[in-house]
Amino acid sequence: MATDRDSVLEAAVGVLSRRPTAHLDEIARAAGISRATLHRIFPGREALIREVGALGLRRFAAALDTAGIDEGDTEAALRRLIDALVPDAALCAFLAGENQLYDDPEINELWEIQDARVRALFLRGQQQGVFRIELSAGWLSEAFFDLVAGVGWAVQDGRLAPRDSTYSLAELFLGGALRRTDKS
Amino acid sequence: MATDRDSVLEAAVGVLSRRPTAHLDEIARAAGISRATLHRIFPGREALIREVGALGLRRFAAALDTAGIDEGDTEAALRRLIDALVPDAALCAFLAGENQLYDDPEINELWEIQDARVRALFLRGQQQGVFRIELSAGWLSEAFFDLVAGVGWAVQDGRLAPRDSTYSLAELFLGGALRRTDKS
DNA sequence: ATCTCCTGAGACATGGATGTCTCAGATGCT
DNA sequence: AGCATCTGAGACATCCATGTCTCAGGAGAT
Repeated sequence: MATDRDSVLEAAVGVLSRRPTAHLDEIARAAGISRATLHRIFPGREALIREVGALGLRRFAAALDTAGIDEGDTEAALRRLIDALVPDAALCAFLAGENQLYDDPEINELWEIQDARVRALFLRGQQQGVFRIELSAGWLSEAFFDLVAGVGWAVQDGRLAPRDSTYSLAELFLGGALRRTDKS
Repeated sequence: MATDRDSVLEAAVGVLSRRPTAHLDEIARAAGISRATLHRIFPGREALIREVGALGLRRFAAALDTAGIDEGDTEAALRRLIDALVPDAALCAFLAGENQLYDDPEINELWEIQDARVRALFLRGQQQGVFRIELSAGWLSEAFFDLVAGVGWAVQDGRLAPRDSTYSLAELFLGGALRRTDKS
């Protein structure tokens, strides 16, 4: 059952995004299963971590797909991306914190692909005159992801209301990334 | 010699901010000392981590002091804070990533104090009409710290030029945090 | 009801990082 | 030179998470 695996992975994210060194015991309990069953599903800790990372990247890629970031106005595209990404902010927080993941060449390559897509979005926006050109597309991409991860942490710790998260993220980031049009 | 301890801590930050689970061996080598000497300076891993955290918070507090965040125009104050904080961005990145630190009540209290100071700065700025009031001071503080940490990571990994870091951070964050004055 | 499959609980074994110790060599001071 | 101090290298002991195994009990199917 793929659902089973994924539900365990979801629970693992909830624990690992806060405490990356959490014991398998803790993760198993959070998933509502025993350590033995956890071992039956995933060969070991390393495999579990990698699977969580892979899930995060799949969701990230899916968000880029559903947002249709290559189409139309780039500001609207970024807003769609935020909408699609915020529900998985915790997963992004995990990806941001677990630098060790990127030792795996497969994971690393997947990440590079997605990151390049985001950079391309910002570059396109800069060419459209929508995003500021004084800030490099690489930095915009980096900062955007940092803020998404920040939303994930803040929501998990109860410092930010989930309902506010999309708005807060969009307003703050777009305010800094959009060119001043002086039209309002 | 306090310098000695601090130089070891600096080296530890360089390693730990990237890989929080780095072995003591690795940290000792990065500091140019042996594992034995590392143990002579710090009783154990836990103590080392806590000292690094304490150093980070001291630097953070010092940056708030030298920036004089309670005086004058809040935008200028925030710019001064960025200037003072960016050199220690790696330390902030460590503080952001090592959630486990906040299990220590002493560390946690120190953090709360500094965070409250930053929140107060944003609140004052909102009352002055400088910062946007649609975004809560708590979120502004959170996002600000996330971006500082992001700068730390990006610079360490060579994705952002140190010379650009202050400008990139200030422009992006202030763009999103400042009220639109429509005067330029 | 019987059989099968799966799970949870617990008991180990294992491995690796950590913590402690010793000792030889280097440095620095008198 | 002689002495004290500090350091690095290595050899252990220890601890703890991980990994593996067994076994009893429950769920579901026939």
